[in-house]
Order: sequence, then structure tokens, then C-alpha cells
Amino acid sequence: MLILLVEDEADLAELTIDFLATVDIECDYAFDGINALSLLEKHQYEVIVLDVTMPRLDGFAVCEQLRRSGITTPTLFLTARDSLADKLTGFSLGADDYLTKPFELEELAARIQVLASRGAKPSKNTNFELDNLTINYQQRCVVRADRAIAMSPIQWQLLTLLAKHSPNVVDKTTIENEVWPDQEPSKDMLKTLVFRLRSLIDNDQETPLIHTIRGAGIALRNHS
Amino acid sequence: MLILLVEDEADLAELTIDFLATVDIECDYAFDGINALSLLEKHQYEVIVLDVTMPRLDGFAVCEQLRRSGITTPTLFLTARDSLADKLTGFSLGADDYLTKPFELEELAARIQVLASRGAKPSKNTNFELDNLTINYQQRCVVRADRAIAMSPIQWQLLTLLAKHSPNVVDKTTIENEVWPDQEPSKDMLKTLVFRLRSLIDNDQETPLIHTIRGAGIALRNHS
DNA sequence: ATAGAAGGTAACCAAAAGGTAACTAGTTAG
DNA sequence: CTAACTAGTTACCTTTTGGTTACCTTCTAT
Repeated sequence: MLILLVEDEADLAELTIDFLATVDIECDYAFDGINALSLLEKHQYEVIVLDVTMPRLDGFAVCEQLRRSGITTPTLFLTARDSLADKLTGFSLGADDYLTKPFELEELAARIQVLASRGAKPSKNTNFELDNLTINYQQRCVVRADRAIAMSPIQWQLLTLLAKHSPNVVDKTTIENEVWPDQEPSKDMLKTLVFRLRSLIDNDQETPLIHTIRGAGIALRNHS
Repeated sequence: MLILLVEDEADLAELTIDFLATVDIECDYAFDGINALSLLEKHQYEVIVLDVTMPRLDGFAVCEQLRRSGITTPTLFLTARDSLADKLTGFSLGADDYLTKPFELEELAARIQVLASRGAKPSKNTNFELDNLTINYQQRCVVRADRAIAMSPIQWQLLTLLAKHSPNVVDKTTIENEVWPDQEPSKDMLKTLVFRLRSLIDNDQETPLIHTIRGAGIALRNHS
């Protein structure tokens, strides 16, 4: 899981990143609001952890910007103050959760997990349907036009990722970070993976569902 | 990013320009209101930073002129006084933000960034609609008269730029700076790009939406 | 009226992006 | 132990792209 941590205190940030790594949460890191916004434009995260008190652009302002630009990624605020007023401000701006410093890293991790699962669209027991394609998450199987399609782990991962964002475009670096979290793959890997998935899903079907948007990324939808 | 700085104190101006340059904000500079207005007639800026107290024509007057002539560029006032009355005046004239001297250059930079992104965003989750043209930012696709139109990266960039300013004219140097930020293109490049975009968007449609305003620039709107 | 500038149109081409297929080293399952 | 399968890797082909140039049309200022 990839999240964005925005925190101006470098030591705390490092500590946090190291700990979260041990529970399989990977962090992109921004040291201020401006930086955070530019990362958020380029990538998609499952959760955003946002320090309230930062120089330049504070956490509230970042969140406000975000919501205004339609990004609904679940957001958790870190604050030194435990004041109700602050929380109200935060929530009115679209915060999803709050944590007062100092906090236990374990608790942070737990809350991130909760937010991630809430934000994770396919809610795991609802099937995804599009045209004559069905993704059944419990059974971990895919059906297109009444034919079951066997799928390898990576292919499954890509397909569900696309489904989660459908019908929107998922940019290629987002896919790469999601599918190969450890190290980046050779740059042709995605090409091959998409090709293989496409030949499973779309071959000999009237309407292709996997679309390459040149220069942007991949989308799962029923129109080009 | 290109902004306009209007400030009568030359040393402060120079200091500011130098600092902003380090955070990738480029300044055009006017030392008084008259000068500012003539620059604003010729160019388009992402943000205007306007000193209130200036000889000849003060900041308030400049802003008033601007808004009257339909220019909605986000404006930040610099003022020596921290009076509420001043702020109220400013906001009623269409100010977007305020900063009291003396100020931290970092804070100025941060606020400029915020204003720019606010003014910029086609808000990403609001589709742009004009006549029978729809731009869907999340899906990164364009529909005209119920037909989806595939678009290359540059074309997309130009179209969204035009949409951002619609129905206003975007002058050619603004487009060039936006689309080819690194080095300027051969001077016929824009011509070709517009031609190609137009043949995608406007060909065999009753109402053309991409209009060339001779000597000025390009506009996206439903009237010539 | 006319020269020159601005803009529109079309063709050309190298480079980049994407699609396809084949090969291989590990892994898994029968 | 072998056959099937997975997931990287590579090579090669196709399409798209964006930059360039040439030539025509329209407008505008003299």
C-alpha cells in the first residue's frame, strides 16, 4: 500500500516511514504543502497523512485544495493541538480522521489501514460489473460473456486496480508502483502485462474494455 | 509560472524577484499602476501581486480597473497597514489574498502557489461543457456530439488550457510558454497544433468552438 | 491596389510509444 | 521427474506523435 506522508519535522518523518515500512505501508514523502500538492497531482495514493502545522502551506490549506480539485483520497490529520475547534475545521475541510501528537506509531498504522479499506472502492464483497465482464472478489475470479477466465496473480492485481479506478485513467507510474512495489520493473514489463491481460479479457469480444490512453495511462471502461 | 509584480520600491522588488526566481516563479515587473495596466493589456499572468501604496495609481485603483475590464486573474495585495478597513476595501474590489509588510518571502511564494492553483484548476472533477463539447478530466477524454475523440498529449494540453480560460482569448505566447516550457518552438508549431486540434474538435460541426482572434490569440467559445 | 503579415492546409519524416511474439529461468503441480 | 505455468526479458513490427516545411488564402496597412 502506498500512502503520502506530509510532515515538516524530518526526524519524525523518518521514524514514521521506517515503522510503517515494517507493516507493509510504503510512504511517499513531502516536507511541506506545496510539495505535497505537486506529488498529489502526479500520483494516486490510498491514504494521505497530513501534518497540520507546517510552514508555507498548512495541512488545512492542502486538504482544502485537494477537495476542491475533486481528490477524495482519505486524509488523516496529525496535530499537536487537541482542540475541538481545530478538529471541526479539519473535518469541515474533508478530513477523515485525526491523531494528536505525540502518538503511537502502531495506532497510526491501524488508522491508516482502516482508512485504506474504507477508501478501497470495491469493498471486497461487491462484484464489479462492466458490460459483460464481472469481477468476483470473494471468489477471486473473472467472467466475461459467461466464460470464466483464469488469471495469474499479477494479472488479477492489475485488473482489480483498473476496476477500482474505472472508468478513469490510471497513470502508468501508479500502476507500476502498485504492482511492483519493491523495485521498478524494466520499462517494457507493463507493456507486456497489459498485452497479456488484454488478450485474456478483450480477445474476440465485440467491445474492448481495456483502453490505452496515449501519453496518459490505462483505463477500464466501455468506450474509447 | 509567470506572475506580475507591481511595487514601487525598487530594492524590495528586486529582492522579491530574485527570491521568487529560486522557487520557479518568474516575474514581470511594473513600478507603478499605469505601467501595470499596460502590461496587463498585453500579457496574461497567473497571479498579480499588487502593492497598495503606490504613487500615481494605487493598488486598489489598479484592481478596480482590472475587474471592470473583465480580467479575473487572482490578485494578492501587499500593504504596510494591517487595518481591517483596508482589507475589506481590497476584498470588495476583488482581491483574493492579503499580505502585510514586512512579510516573509517564503510565505509570499506559498500564497502565490495557492492562488495560481486555485485560479488554474478546472477543478478536475467538474467537467467542462460548452455547446455539445464535454471535457472529462478524470477520464481524460473529450466528447463532442456524443462521439468520443481521442487526443494526443499535446492536443489535450492545449485544449484544457483553452478551456481553463474559456471564453477568454489566450494569447499565443502564453500558450507557447505553457505547452513548450523548456525552449520555444519554431514559430509555425502553434499554427499546426491549432489546426490539428481544430480538425478534431470542429470539423463537420455546425458551430465551431475554436476561434482565432487575429493578432491576439486563440479562444474556446461558441461565438466568434 | 498591393505588398506583406498572419493564418490555414497539407504533406513529409524521424522518433517515440505501443503492440506482438518468442525465449528463458524459476516455480508449481501432477 | 516432467509438464505446465508464471513472470521477466528481448526483439521486432506498427501506429501515433509532433516537429518541419512549403504553399495557399485572407486580412490589413499603406
